[in-house]
Amino acid sequence: MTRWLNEDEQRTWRAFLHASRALWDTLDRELQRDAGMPHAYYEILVRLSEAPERKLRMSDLAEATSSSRSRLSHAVARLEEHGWVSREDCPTDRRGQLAVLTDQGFQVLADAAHGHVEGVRTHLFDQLTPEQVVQLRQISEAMLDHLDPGRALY
Amino acid sequence: MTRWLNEDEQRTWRAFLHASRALWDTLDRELQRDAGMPHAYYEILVRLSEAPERKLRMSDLAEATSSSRSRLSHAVARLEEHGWVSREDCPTDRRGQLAVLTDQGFQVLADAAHGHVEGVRTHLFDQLTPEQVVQLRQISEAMLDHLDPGRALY
DNA sequence: ATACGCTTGTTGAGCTTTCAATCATCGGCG
DNA sequence: CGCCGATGATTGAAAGCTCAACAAGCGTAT
Repeated sequence: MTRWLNEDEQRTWRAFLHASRALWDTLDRELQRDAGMPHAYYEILVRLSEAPERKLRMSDLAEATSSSRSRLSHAVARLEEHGWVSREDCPTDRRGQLAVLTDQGFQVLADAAHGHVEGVRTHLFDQLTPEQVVQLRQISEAMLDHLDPGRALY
Repeated sequence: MTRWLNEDEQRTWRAFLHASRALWDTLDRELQRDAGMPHAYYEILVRLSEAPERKLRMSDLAEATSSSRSRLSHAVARLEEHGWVSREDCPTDRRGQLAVLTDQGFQVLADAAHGHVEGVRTHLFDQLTPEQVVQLRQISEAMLDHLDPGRALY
């Protein structure tokens, strides 16, 4: 027996659908316009830039960006064509590959970051009260606890 | 001068990113597995099923599903191949096209709906307190007011 | 050692989305 | 009427994603 959504839940669900899609699309389009890359690629560069020596194993990078391995492989291949990332063999595991952020990649990221952060602020944080920001985090964490319980927190 | 995110905002933003992507991916995969279509297509069928005579102008359908016209054209073409939707000329505007939900499309939707609603409940509503559900709606509406001010509410 | 199952990462095909270009029609205005 | 900018919808190509299949290396047990 299906537990259908009542009127209120329906509206909440649709509001969430539209809002998160609108936010996503907006940021993605801004990033594409200003930095020439989709948000998924931007995230890869961000994670690499934070890693020691700016390099990460492919599988760790996949997890950090909540991406499938296949998606990441394709993405890194393309980032490599741009000269923003390069690959190295992993010294401790001959199966492994390390993705390394190049200097050029770092520069592209640095240039893109300003505009993107401004976008996140303008389109999200500036629209919410401080209480709502806290609430959003708690809600997101509740969802994550259920959907992806064992994840690294940061 | 860029207004960077502080530690707390950073964590909130990343939690939101991961959570909404995880939710999205999960529902999308479930729908693909159980109904053989991505969520975007499911949404098209839903909107058509709610419209008078189960038909809508392409442009209205695009707006309702927050889709570009191009995307919708491609999507409807594919839904038409499946026999779930058909097209009619618009009687009042010779440029217009109506997308119409077929009986078969309605049946496919009806079959898919049970599982999908259950998914939305399991992965979202069941994880939140009643207060959080209210909060999520208010947050989503605040985002929408900013990103898509003139939209239809339902 | 060898055999086994498991993990890592890549690949190619097929599908969806995006973007820009295109075509037809509408509606107003001279 | 005839022109013209705006609107409705489609198209094709390029880009990204998913899925299943694969190859190679790991670790353990025998």
